[in-house]
Amino acid sequence: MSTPEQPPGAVSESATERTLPNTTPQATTSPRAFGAGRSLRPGKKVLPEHGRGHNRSLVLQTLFHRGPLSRADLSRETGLTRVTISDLVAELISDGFVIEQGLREGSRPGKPAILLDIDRAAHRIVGIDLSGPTAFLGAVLTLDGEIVARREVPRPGGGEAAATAVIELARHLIADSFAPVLGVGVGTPGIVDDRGVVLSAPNLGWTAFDLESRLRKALELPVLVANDANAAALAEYTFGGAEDDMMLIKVGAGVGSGLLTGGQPTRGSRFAAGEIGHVTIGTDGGPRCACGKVGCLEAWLSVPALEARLADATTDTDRDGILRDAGERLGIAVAPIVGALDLSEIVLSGPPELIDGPLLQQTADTLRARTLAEFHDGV
Amino acid sequence: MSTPEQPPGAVSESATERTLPNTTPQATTSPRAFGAGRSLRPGKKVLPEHGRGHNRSLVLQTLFHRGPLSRADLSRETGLTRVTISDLVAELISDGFVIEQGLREGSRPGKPAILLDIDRAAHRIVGIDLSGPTAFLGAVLTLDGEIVARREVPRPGGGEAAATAVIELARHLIADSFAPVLGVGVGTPGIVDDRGVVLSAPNLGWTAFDLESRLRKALELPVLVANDANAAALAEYTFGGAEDDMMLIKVGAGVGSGLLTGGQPTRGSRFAAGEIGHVTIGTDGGPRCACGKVGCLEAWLSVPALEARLADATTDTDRDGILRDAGERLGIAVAPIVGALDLSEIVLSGPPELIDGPLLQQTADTLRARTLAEFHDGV
DNA sequence: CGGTTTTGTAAATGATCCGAACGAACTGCG
DNA sequence: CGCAGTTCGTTCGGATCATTTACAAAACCG
Repeated sequence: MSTPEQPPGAVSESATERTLPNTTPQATTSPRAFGAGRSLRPGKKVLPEHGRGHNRSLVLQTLFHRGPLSRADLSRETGLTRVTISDLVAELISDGFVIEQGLREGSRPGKPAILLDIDRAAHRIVGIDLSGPTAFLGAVLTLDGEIVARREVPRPGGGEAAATAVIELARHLIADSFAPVLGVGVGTPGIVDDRGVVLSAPNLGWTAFDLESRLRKALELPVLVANDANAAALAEYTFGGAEDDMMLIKVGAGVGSGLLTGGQPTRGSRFAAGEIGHVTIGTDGGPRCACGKVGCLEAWLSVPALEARLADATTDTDRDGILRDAGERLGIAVAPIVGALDLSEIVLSGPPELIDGPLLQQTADTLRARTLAEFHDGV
Repeated sequence: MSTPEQPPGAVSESATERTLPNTTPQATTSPRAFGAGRSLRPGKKVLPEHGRGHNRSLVLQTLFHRGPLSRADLSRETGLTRVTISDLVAELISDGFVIEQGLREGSRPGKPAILLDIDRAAHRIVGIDLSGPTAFLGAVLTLDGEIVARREVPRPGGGEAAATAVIELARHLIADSFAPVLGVGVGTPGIVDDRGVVLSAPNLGWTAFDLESRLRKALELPVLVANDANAAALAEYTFGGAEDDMMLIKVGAGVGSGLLTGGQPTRGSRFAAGEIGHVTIGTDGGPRCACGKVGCLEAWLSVPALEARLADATTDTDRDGILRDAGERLGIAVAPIVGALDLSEIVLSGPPELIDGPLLQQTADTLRARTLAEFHDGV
């Protein structure tokens, strides 16, 4: 399933503070007219306290990825002074995010180090996936991304009913949790802006619906709403150890994708990045699509389309052919993207009985044939 | 005459401290917070002085884009206090980057504002383009991007000769400038990493060649080396007023492109983002390419390939057909990219007699037919 | 047992930004 | 004219943050 987990830490910070340092700290002072590759549009101011928050996060990230460390280790790892680390750590401990784990084993000269780690058991995150065809899925997760409880509700009709169903589901999940819930992450199909407003989600009957603040008010918790594929890509990056430049392609009722470039999610000019379902593929026609065009990727590759075509298949060879065909189309569609973005990893997500096997194989082959690149691949 | 002149204001001050932006334009890894969909890999620490630098840049950017402003205007625009703005502006004035332009005209209540602007005449930038087929082009630019001097050298052989030619060209351009040169920007074909090392540029015979630091040492000026298409995209964004999510496609000896997502250049996992020349297009074969594959974009669209095919054309209708064909191929290649990244603008760059006209028209038509998007287009 | 190394904390220093208050300069109205 | 109201820029004191310097605690080594 696609788990729209959110990374730990961020959720904690005083809820409303979405304005974590959004702009890269401009290293230099030049007017940058020819620009060292940074945005030139005026960004946001940076105050010292933002820097503080950033460094706090940095400590958490380092602990999260590099396992238990001492304060001195953290100092070396982050470049900050031991003093500063001590200060930050004290803060994090008093906030309940970090715990001391006793002295380090092993015999070395010098005072033994006190190991620190994120208190992984102390907090929970609730993740909800609205992209399923028949049900809304939800789960309670540890900070490691481990699932400790599941729950689902049948997919309700549209609009308002869907919203209340999500809230109900979230409430139940929060009640299921034995530890404080830091925040709620929701992955929804459709187009979502960066403030969690669902601009358009035909399947759920939402347009310009501010799901995020609706949930935030109802649950009184930090909430993050994002596109399902983007959320999945981010999850894969966070917990799956994916690379900095990757693409996650989600095959379901439609075809969507989430993109990470340089470790950053891509949102696109109208928050529609990743919506590759209705791009025409190939030059030789193809099946007609619901959108009116011919040869859309979605018409080749979505689960309903595949199943319809597989229903006609009698032999295993036919089956394989159809899947191979779909895989090839996907490869054709993705090849220019891989080339243009120099992606190092493509992740396919969807029903394994369809995706895994000939389809995946053919996609990988097509990609290799059509680009100069080598790359990893996964499901 | 290779002596780098110094900014006027600062020369007198014995302290050479901050006069020129120091040589650390490291393409930041954007150390992002733990959350809200940002990078999770441990980044870099942030010190207060970095924040200061950022705010300095912010002031300059705001002035750069929004024209002459008063301190109070800047305060409102940036969100920083008037006090802080005053402080920053004082610094910038003493560094010679900003000047006071006298009182604001017009009758309003209150003390009249003192207008500030970037001292656009006081500094120059040198830009060099190594991608030409027969010559290295160079120019001296104002901060507005206006060209005040040009110069070129015939393209030398390979390797070392090319490097010295670039240095010579830069030296001459610096000598041509009547104002202090802030820095040198170089756009080169090939793959360039974020520190200005040319990883591979077959045309110039460079592999893993650290052009940037070579130039920096020779010229004693800040230098920035980047891929030609990326540099062009950034220039278009900065001076051409392009949108935040755009792609610039450069048609020349090969086909390259530069990508901006969210106002940030994309570098890709191996610094090869934008290298779309050798992606296979279509399912119906096509011309053979130098790389060994069939139907590469470059085989359809590069200037040599186009000219070879046009040479066979006898009638104007033939000509148009060939160009239309190339345009269609480009559209096919770019459509998935536009869809996946939700780009709002595509810029085509190349010889106008080839690009402008049927080719551009057909590209735009194909794109419109193959994506859901509307978008702007330009040459 | 003293010397060395490593860890973590305390105190003083310097950078950065903000809020409050103030003087300056202009408009507008009686 | 005189005075209130407005806007601009600056001065001053205070809060936050990370640093340097110094030091105590706790291990090892010879």
